[in-house]
Amino acid sequence: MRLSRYFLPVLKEVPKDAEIVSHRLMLRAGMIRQQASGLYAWLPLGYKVLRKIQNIIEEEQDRAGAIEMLMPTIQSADLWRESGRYDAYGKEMLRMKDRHDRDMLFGPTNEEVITDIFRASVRSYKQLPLNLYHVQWKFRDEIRPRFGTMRSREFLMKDAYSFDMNKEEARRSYYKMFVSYLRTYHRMGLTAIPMKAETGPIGGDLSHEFIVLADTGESGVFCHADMLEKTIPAFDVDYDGDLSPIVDDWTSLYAATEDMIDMEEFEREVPEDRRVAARGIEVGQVFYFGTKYSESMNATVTGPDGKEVAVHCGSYGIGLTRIVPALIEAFHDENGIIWPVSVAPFEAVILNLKSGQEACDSACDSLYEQLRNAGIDALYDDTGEGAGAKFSTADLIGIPYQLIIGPRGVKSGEAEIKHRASGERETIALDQVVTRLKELIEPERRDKI
RNA sequence: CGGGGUAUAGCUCAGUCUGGUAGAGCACUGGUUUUGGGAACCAGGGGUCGCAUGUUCGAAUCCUGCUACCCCGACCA
Repeated sequence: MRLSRYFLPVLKEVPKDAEIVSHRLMLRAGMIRQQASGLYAWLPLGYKVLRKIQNIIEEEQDRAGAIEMLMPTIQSADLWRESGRYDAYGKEMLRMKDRHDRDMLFGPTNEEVITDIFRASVRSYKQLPLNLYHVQWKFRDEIRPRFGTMRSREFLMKDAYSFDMNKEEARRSYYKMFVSYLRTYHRMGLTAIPMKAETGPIGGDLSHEFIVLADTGESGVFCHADMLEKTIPAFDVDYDGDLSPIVDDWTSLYAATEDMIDMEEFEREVPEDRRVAARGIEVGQVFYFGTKYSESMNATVTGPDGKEVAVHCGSYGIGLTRIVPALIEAFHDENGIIWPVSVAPFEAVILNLKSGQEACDSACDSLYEQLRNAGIDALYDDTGEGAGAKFSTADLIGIPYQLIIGPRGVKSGEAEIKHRASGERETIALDQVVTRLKELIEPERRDKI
């Protein structure tokens, strides 16, 4: 993409209403624009990141056996009356009427809709297990939206729903999502720790929140330091096999949010020098809720014994529009964002330090063409800005590799590659740039880790 | 919803106390000179001062009402 033809409204000055670093940087890097309280437009650069995140989530959900679909944003109130949640949900649900005066709502979540779809089509235990998911916009009328897209009213969420014959089968479905989540965050470069979470009225041990540590996180969290060093299941993990050793390993060490913390237990189980007490951002939650909706909404299947049973369900959410700021909270410095390659809006940026000079232009044009052919997604700063401004913008928007092409280097047939994260630079012959860059970028795509 | 605050150019803000018809920096447009870490100079364009009412010869400024947004708290992917 040529920057001169792109839409990247970067801000030099810090917008006054942005308090936390991710919100400030998202605004300054031209990723989002607020339209109203808790409502954001995703500008091209931000949307590219969102799409990258979505792709990773979809790949990992698919690997774990979940099946993608898409449900509507607007739902009928009738389904919610059936589950009993229409009155229970309160003011957080955005309600509206259609032209026939029917009660409608903007979905804050999709248990009712998916259960309705399930019961209409699934009759036999032979069709189980089933896990259906979608990535769709949700609306929750938060009392106080804040921190940009970290807590917005409209947000993009991946929500998966599993259906099983009984609790033990449901546990297997839960484990699949648990493992899939570990991999999903890992591929984005995030260290997300599963922590015991509230299970609501159902009880049991089957709910975990996935937390990324960050000073600006909204929850206080407590865990064993070794949780930060654990090995992530590999891409070829056998989802049809027994996942309990992995889950047992990941749940054997103490980890809980402030809502669930039992200080005595924490201090008993974790040696003092291994105790981590920090702030964290919740980037996902997995949850088993049994027959809560299947009973109230009559979602049953016929078992092998010919008897009808209500299916056991779980739901599994990842907030995509929250992961973006979570990533920035984790990866930034005083100059701007530092994207991991796997989620970067562009993998490299060509900085033409002297646009308009023929030698520089042709070297950059040629390089840009080569990068495209090599399958590297590059931004090409071909604008007339000064060198300093180009460096600053490149640092701000956080593209992992900067290819610096100036009259000095072009004369001697050389370019400079700057690694945004480390600041390291290497000088390299112009005709070697693409080869070298591929070498650097490909392992960092993390698609087969 | 309770408490606190803000609203003036695309952005960050001054001007409001003490009423006299709107400014700065950055950004933008044209030109000249520049160009390896947010260039310089010259010349320009751009604002019904959040909305509505009232007071006044005259309101960004004073009164009243409203709206939007932000911060702290309770709630949440």
